[in-house]
Amino acid sequence: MFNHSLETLFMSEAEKTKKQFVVESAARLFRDKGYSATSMRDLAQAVDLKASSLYNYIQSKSEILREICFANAHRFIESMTQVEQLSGNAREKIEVLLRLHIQVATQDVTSVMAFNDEWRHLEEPFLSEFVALRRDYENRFRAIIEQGMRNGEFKVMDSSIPLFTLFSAVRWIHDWYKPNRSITSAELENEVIRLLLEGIQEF
Amino acid sequence: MFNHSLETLFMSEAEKTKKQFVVESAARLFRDKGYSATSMRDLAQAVDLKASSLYNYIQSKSEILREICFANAHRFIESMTQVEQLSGNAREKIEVLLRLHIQVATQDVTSVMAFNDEWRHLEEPFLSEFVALRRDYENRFRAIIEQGMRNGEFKVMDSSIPLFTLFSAVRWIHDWYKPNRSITSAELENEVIRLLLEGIQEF
DNA sequence: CCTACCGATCGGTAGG
DNA sequence: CCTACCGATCGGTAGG
Repeated sequence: MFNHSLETLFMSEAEKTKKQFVVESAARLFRDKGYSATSMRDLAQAVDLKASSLYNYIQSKSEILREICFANAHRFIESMTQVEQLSGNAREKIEVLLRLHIQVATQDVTSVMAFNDEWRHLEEPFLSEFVALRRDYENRFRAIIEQGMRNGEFKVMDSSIPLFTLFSAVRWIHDWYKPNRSITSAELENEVIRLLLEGIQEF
Repeated sequence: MFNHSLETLFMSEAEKTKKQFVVESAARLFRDKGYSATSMRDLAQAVDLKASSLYNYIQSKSEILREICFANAHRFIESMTQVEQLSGNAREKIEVLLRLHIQVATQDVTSVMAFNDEWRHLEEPFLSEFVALRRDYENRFRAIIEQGMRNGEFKVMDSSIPLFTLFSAVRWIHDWYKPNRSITSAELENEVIRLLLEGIQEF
């Protein structure tokens, strides 16, 4: 299991804050250029340090990616656990999960990057561990979809299709959304949900 | 404007075939590991050559990416030109375009990779040129959506939402689809189209 | 937190 | 199509 690296336990509050700053700056670079194309010199420049000084806060480039990926995997899985306990029907559960995906995309650069794009650069054994967490999340999402199909709430089809279509359908938001857009994040959320649940067609 | 590099004009048919093999192998590696994480030594190994020998077929790593990206941009734009000349309504045009996106995702590794993920590693001035082509395609797709909204065919909303949601919604297919899956590519196409046009909800 | 520096690997070339 | 090799850059360390 993943847990916070040992040395984090021995860091002062100020050092933890600085570490967070380094990790978040890295996330932004990984999103913009990709993990492999981001050098430690790029990151150092972004946080106004020399490359060697980064290693006072982090152990390695791969550790940064690892922390981002697993923090987000755990966040999504915790949300899933809460959603599973809701009393609502499948449609309501899917709506809550989609709203979570959209909110996180508009608010946190690390989330979509970690969950969609850069996790493949994790090294073993972390890659396998991450893939297992991701698969767990997918399977639980799929179970809700299949429940909705049996209920007659959802159209019946191969469950992989709505599963991956819904996941992917919100992927553009984290690239596109900026807080100064004419649309608020709440409006965006409502319209994307409506589009996915009811389709683009007007009846 | 992009055109085939000069030396391609002086290559024999066999050399062109080999070049195509190199480029397609590169596309597969770029899709699997990303452009930056793919070394010319990786590519050489994939085509059973030494790294230096690759340069008999291609000029540089960046040239490979450039050819893949622009070949696909032009293909999508040509299809758009054909679709615009159809007599159908907006819904039919969008359906044709979505079917194109899905078909290409199940049949050609280069397409989605180029159009979604790795084009950002293009160098100037090609990056700007590619972005302009992509924007042209988006704008023409958007025009069809807006026509459909005015017609009453589509739900009325900020046109960026259906535009990018539809683009993204088919992105998972090229990672997921393998010809030996239980679902045929035609079935997949029909179900994805139905989901996006009519929504996941059963009425 | 920096200067100085390491071995490894990168894309690519010379010459045959 | 290969061997041999180049300068640049990579992630990271030693020592202060």
